[in-house]
Amino acid sequence: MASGGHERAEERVARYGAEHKQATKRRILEVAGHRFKQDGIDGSGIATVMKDAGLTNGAFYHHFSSKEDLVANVVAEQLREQATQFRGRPPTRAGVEQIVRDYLSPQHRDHPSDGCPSAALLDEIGRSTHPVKQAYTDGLMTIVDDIAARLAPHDPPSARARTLNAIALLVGTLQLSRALADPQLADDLLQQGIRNALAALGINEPE
Amino acid sequence: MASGGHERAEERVARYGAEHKQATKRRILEVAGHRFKQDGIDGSGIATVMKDAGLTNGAFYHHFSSKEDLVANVVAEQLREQATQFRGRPPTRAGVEQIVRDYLSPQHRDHPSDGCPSAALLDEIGRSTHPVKQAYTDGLMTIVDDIAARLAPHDPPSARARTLNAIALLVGTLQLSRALADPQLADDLLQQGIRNALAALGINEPE
DNA sequence: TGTACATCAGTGAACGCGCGTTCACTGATGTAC
DNA sequence: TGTACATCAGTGAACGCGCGTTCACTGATGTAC
Repeated sequence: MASGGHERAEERVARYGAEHKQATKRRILEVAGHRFKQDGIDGSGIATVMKDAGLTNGAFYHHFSSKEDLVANVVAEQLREQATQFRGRPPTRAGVEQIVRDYLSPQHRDHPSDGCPSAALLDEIGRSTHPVKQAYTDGLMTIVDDIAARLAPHDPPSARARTLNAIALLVGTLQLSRALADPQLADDLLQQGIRNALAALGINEPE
Repeated sequence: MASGGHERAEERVARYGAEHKQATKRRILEVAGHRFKQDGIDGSGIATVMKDAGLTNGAFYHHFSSKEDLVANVVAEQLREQATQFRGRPPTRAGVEQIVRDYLSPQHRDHPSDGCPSAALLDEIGRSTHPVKQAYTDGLMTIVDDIAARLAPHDPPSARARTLNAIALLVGTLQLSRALADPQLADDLLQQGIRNALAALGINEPE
């Protein structure tokens, strides 16, 4: 009994809760995503994020090696969630059109913490270190490939450049709408943005 | 002699240097603009900005009532400078086309501190207080009106919406290009962005 | 099954540091006469 | 023109505070036997 069989090092898996730690890490990533999108990355402290997660600051370093490590993981996770969300739409041009309309809605503009990570964080990501940019690039390209495949099922590569530029338009338009002090102007910009984005994607043309 | 004539309060103008204080304030606005665009607003401290200006932190509050006051003034000043710069271009469609090409150049992407304030600060401005958004809105609309007047000299209003959306596209594309870790992808995005922006502005069509 | 031990997620205080802001003070300048 | 005074841009130390990070410790859990 004492000298039982399975002693291989590989089999010694996580003690103390098994899946518990993973769940905590996911929770931290989730609340940090909301916090970053609301107050910015520089504007969000570790202690605040941990409090949001129902923990104290000290536990943070059992899950991430530094704030930068957290940021890279949050960016990756946020884009994964966005990809999942987009995959829930019908895989048609009409599905893409609905994505555009939701993206440029006043609802989305007025609730950044539940919204697109690119719109909320893009210029902070541009000032970040390589690992953060790499996480962003990888996550974004997954989404771009997904959307391109819907737009041109038989020739996705040609649709990638179009899609990336449409994303730039969506992101820029939403950010601009958030920064304008005049509500009428901000609303008009979203409306016109929808038309432009659909045109840029080649929607409304015959398939 | 003692009871000399000009005692009206209005005539008591600045003592101690006259134009000196204005020049210092302009210098602070200038270095703060560079600093903000390089490190972000949240990422830039008062003491650092003042040191850049060749002063110590204490003098700051002789020029601005708070950091927020500085931010609003910097945003306004940055957009004024950008408007002046655009006015230096030929007032033709070709002039607008050159603005687009310079805007989406690798040079501009790689030197944010000398570049467009919108691209560097837009999502921080979106999180700012009303006075900052107001300064941004006022400054941006001046530029939009200028450009619209070039594009459609006989019907500027119709060109305003088009121009605002083109700006959203330019800003989003530059930010995205700054955030991508893959240089090839970042360059391609700029190239394609130029074509899209010109099309959005109705350039390359017969006038 | 019961007991002894090792593990480790989480606690909460503390580290040095930079933040935005305040303040007593300096000293060059402009003004009064 | 010369002297006394008021002004005020700028200095630099200090305020309380939150930052990212470290660390000694706790105590619930899993494992060994």
